[in-house]
Amino acid sequence: MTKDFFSITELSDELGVSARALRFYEDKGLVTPQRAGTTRVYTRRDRARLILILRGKRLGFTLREVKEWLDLYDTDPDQIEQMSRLHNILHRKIVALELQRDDLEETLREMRAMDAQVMEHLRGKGANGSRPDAACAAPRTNGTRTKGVN
Amino acid sequence: MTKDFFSITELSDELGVSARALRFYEDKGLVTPQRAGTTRVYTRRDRARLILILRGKRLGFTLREVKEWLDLYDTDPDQIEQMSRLHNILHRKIVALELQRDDLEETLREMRAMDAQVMEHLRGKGANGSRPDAACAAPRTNGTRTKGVN
DNA sequence: AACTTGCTTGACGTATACGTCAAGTAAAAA
DNA sequence: TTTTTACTTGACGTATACGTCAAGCAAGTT
Repeated sequence: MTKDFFSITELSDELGVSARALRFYEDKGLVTPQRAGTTRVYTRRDRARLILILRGKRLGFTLREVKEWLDLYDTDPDQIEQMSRLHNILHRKIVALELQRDDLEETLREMRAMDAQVMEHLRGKGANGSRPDAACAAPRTNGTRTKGVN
Repeated sequence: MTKDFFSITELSDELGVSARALRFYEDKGLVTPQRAGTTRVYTRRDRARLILILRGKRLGFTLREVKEWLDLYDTDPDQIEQMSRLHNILHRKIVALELQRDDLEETLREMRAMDAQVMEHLRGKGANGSRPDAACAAPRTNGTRTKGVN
């Protein structure tokens, strides 16, 4: 039995963001939960949108940009005129995302190469060479991180 | 004959950012060009760092984060103690980047699937089906875009 | 000498994305 | 009924990443 509706705290807990953030997203028109009286009631569809929003944020997009392509999902499939434009937009977004992916993989290559150099130095001069997670404190002071690698 | 030195405007023109941005990066300690009197003189190394900075930004990292891993490049290779920590840090960054890449490719898959659906609708109902770049105005009002797909 | 060009350093303004109170309401628990 | 719990809407504060003047200097041009 999967739930149909969610409170703001249920979702903020599950998604790892503050309730304030969810209200902010609503303010900006990225989600529009219904109300039971004054209290927000999120559907599974709202939840799905929020997951997309957070992924967009992790990829470095602004909320405005995320909203733009969330709106694409809601385009009426019977408006042929709009669908042609939608295809253009999608095509351009895809190209841009592919460029970003290439950026990312180039960076990954460089990091790995650098790591290899480091390992070589360690092997040459002595001391421990493997177990990258050992003896690593990992402070985690900031509880509300979205992005960032330390 | 490749140039050895660059003025701030040469670099800002080449890299597509404002001179103000380059001064800002210096303020934040991401680059430290030398001076001829008061005037900034950028070396090829400074230029290389700036390229890394801009790539980091495109990937959605903050300047602080970019600075952190730029500083890694400057770690003294003879400090074995530091090198072991460096290996840890690199390892974690690599893992995080791989996660981000997975996010990105998931998004790409969804966009392509959506585009396929759109194409199907277009084929079913009539009108033109290919040539995604045709009849597309592409305003380009904002000259200083870094990120964003329209 | 006067002027333009290119650069400099502040100082202030702005958009984004929330965090952090403050004050109030509505429903459930004691 | 009183209290607690969960939620609500402002209002204000904050960090990031610059843009935008303003005012000034230094060197080359007319």
